[in-house]
Amino acid sequence: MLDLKFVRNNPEIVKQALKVRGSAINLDQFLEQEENRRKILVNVESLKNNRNKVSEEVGRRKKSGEDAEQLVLEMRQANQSIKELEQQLTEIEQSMADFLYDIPNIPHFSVPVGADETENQVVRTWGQPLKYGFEPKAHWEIGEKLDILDFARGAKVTGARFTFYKGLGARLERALINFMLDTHTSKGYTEIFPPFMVHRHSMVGTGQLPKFEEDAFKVAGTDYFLIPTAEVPVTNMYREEILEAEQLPIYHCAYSACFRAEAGAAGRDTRGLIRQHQFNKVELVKFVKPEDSYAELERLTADAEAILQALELPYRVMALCTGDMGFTSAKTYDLEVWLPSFNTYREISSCSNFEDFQARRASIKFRPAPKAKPEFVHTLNGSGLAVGRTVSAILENYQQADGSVLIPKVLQPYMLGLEYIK
RNA sequence: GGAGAGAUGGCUGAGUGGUCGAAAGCGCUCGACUCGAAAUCGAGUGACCUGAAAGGGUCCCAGGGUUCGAAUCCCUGUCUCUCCGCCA
Repeated sequence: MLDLKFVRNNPEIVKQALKVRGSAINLDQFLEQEENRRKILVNVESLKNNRNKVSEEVGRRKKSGEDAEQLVLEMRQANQSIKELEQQLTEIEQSMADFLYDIPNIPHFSVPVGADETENQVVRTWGQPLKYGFEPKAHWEIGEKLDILDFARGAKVTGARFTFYKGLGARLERALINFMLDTHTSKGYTEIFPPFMVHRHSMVGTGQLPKFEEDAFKVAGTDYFLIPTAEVPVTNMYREEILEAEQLPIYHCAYSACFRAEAGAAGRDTRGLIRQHQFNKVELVKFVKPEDSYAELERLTADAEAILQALELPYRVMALCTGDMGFTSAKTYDLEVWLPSFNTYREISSCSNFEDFQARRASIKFRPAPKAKPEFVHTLNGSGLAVGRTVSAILENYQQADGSVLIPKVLQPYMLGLEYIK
């Protein structure tokens, strides 16, 4: 959410931001409402001021036995006007809030301007795709052949986009989660194990709601949502809090299952682990001072990259362009891992600086100095990494001619010391 | 799931219709005293909105209601605690 005052004072900046994002939102109507709101507010407040004074006078007179009937009658009248104006105010504020919640974040000046993912920019590449002396298989073929992934039974038991991991497959998933958490905690991230369901306010806080409700799974008969990412519970841990400056920066990492309805993705990535309704992810979340957030974004991205490097998986870093960036983000780097069967790079992590966009929605503040006025923190997060996609990448990149899969060195201690899955 | 109790400022906790954004204590900040510290004494110490400012408005879990006036009365919800039941 943008700051109302900022929008009011900088309409041109906001309009430009909407334009480069390809948003059709019209700001002018909103600005008129804001004018109107303030007029009514001033009016209501002066009426209330009067009421407060008169009420005091009534109290005084009653105490001293004087007659106050006339004043009481006057106030009864005045209350009618107050009620009507407040009614108007509530309506305008509701409408403005709805609007404000739907305005995307303003892209950082360093974000490349572009219409869609074809205009994202390659920032750097790491590693070389291997040359195979055979036709590389897709991870779902490898996984089924090794009897470590069972897509058919996942579909039978639950439905499309649900999968059973089995034997060393299940072990590999768990090994990756542990390896990632161990790596991140050794670098100063505090491990969090969050709730996998959150209420509506938390979803609004991080920006999944109200605009994208069709992407989420809602638990019937409750107001709970299955989390689409640990970002939601972990960022909301500090909602409606004022942190002390010395508490910052806060670095958290969290494993969670993630649940996504994938509305609008029908027919895309229907095979394999790439696009599931439920998948595992280790998430990195940071709460930092505003002046540090862009340096922190670089470091967070590097921390996510470190996992890919340790696993020796070729990847590249993309700076998302204005048209492809998420609603809440001011700047995003995607990490894309090489997938031989796709003969291309696919997203495996997304690292973003939200500046104060989420902090404002969730009201997460800090006090820059003792007694100073609280300010919003900046929040960041990134996948470190999406586990299912990492399994896909390992199966494909480490596949051998005989159908077995070499286990990356750093994972072998987590995999009973085995060298191969066969 | 059943029964009961409760929710007030950073914390403890008073306040049951009027000048209460809210006593007192603790904590914290600043000052005095001190070579320095402790102790002591003094002053200060919430958030949000509006306004150029002065000022004004709102907030005592949340949302409604009663009233000229609500932290205080009424209704609904949420959460916490205790006991019982059930369960991993």
